[in-house]
Amino acid sequence: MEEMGEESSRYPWQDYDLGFGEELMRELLDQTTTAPTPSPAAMAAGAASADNSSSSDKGIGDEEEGAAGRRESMENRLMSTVYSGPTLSDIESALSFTGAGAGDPLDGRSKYHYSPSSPVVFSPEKVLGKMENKYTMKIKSCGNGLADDGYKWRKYGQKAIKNSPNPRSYYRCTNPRCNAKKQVERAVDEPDTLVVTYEGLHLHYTYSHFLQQQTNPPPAAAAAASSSKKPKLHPTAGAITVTDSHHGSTPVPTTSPPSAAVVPAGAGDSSGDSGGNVTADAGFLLEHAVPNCSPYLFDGGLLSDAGEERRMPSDAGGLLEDMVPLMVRRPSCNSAATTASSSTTLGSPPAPMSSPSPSTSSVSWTPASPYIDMAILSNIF
DNA sequence: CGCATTTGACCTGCGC
DNA sequence: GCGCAGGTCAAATGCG
Repeated sequence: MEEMGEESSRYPWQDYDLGFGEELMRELLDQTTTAPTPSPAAMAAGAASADNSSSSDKGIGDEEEGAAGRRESMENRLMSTVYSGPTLSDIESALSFTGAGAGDPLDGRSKYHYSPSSPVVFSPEKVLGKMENKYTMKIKSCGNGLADDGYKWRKYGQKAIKNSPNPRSYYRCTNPRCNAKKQVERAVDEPDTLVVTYEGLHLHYTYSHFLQQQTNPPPAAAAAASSSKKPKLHPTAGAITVTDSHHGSTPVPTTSPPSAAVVPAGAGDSSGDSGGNVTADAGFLLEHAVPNCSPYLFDGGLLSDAGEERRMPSDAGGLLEDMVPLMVRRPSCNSAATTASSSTTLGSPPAPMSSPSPSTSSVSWTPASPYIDMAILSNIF
């Protein structure tokens, strides 16, 4: 198992040295304008639009709104730079499938439209089975050959790969209702570089987030976090409050029993999620994260429809985990530089990178903190 | 004892 | 249809 980063009793950002480089930060600040909070779809395309935003995009309006807008925009841009995983666009697209069309998702792109107010039924075996959402990261190895991405993985296989001296390891998220997977192998040409391919989306926070929540819970999450018990989780350093100003990483229900047709609860008008910061708020998640995932309503218990266990609040280990990671973290090693590329074959525009072919963005972190999070930015700006 | 890892077997998709 | 390669399963094993 991967080991978590160094322990820290402080919030990471307290002494966080943004390793993005002054140049990038200055650029971001310079170019960030009073643009209103982008729509989720716009956020999803943030990576592409990042370079297009300029100070001439919008006139200067209200001073406070401008400051908030600047910050959000900057955060969004930064997130776009850092995060190349599945975005809200991917997720919305995934949710938009009704499963009625068996054809090429791309062909049927226009006819699938998710409306939060109208019931949508999608069949996981049809939809999720078709959903391929992979993104690959190259991570500098930190000696132990492992990289912490905030999730807890269980290795389920290893395979020698042809033309590669290094075996590929297969990991699956330990959350029983999360089908996220990843493959880890060493780069052939760069022995100290790990090539990590993620597949699927998590529907839960990183574990370390909750540990932090429990030690220093924000009001919105305190009650919920107190009921989340995961004693065997890594006592990770300095998880930080999740501040979601990035709507590009909203959860998608990736976990459903194969036979379950997931029927929306009718809850969830996602039209209002264009607001600013969203903390770890179950309400948000209920309304915005899992409109189609009613069998897994986070009402304090987990209900599985396949006769599986129903977990009550006292055993809510999976409760809060059924939320989404809104955190972008660096691997738990020093001077980890990552590059990421993603390919999405959903019936949606390629979200993180809007270019048809996988593009690459890179960012480097400094050793001060194992995490980078929008909350950091919130505290800085 | 429970959980994670290892590893050989099995399954599946694809190219020929 | 066959063989190959990648991906997954599951029993055995190790570890705390």
